[in-house]
Amino acid sequence: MKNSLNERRQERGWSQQHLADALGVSRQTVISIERGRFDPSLPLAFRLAEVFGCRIDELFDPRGDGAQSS
Amino acid sequence: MKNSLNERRQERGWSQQHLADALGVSRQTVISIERGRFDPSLPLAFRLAEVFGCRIDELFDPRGDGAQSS
DNA sequence: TCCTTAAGTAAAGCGTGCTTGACTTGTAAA
DNA sequence: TTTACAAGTCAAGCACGCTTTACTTAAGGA
Repeated sequence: MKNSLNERRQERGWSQQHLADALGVSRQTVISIERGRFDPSLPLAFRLAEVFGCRIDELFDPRGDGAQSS
Repeated sequence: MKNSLNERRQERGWSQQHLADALGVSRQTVISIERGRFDPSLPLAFRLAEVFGCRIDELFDPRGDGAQSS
């Protein structure tokens, strides 16, 4: 799923490690989500929204990768 | 994670099967999420919000089950 | 040059999200 | 009573979220 994680993280000048620590997950997890390898769990999505001070639907775009063929 | 699925589904007079079909998942999945056995994936959370015409954070409460000890 | 930090890849392993199928219980209609 | 539907439990199995470890590449400072 497409997201604005990388953008928002860099706006704040945070490293992936810093964000991972703030979220309580590994750096690998941050990388994988940023690069769209997989979607975060719902609890993690809530923590991301909290960390970035926005709503989940502002952070993630469900149509971003979801094969809308027409 | 605590949620208002059951409440909102019954307001609309939908069976679990009807909701499951609308979401494109099995009835088991609806039951398990309603009863808090596990959290939906992020894509499924977005579909739930769409089906119920609200936002994810209106449907789910991240503090609902999250062991805040103090 | 060497060292450090940030970002990335890859792979093995564990817990959980979701599926299918079978079974139970309560309610209501035939 | 029998049939049918809604809601629930349980269990086996597959796919994905997340962890850990190890390695690579590029940029900056000593």
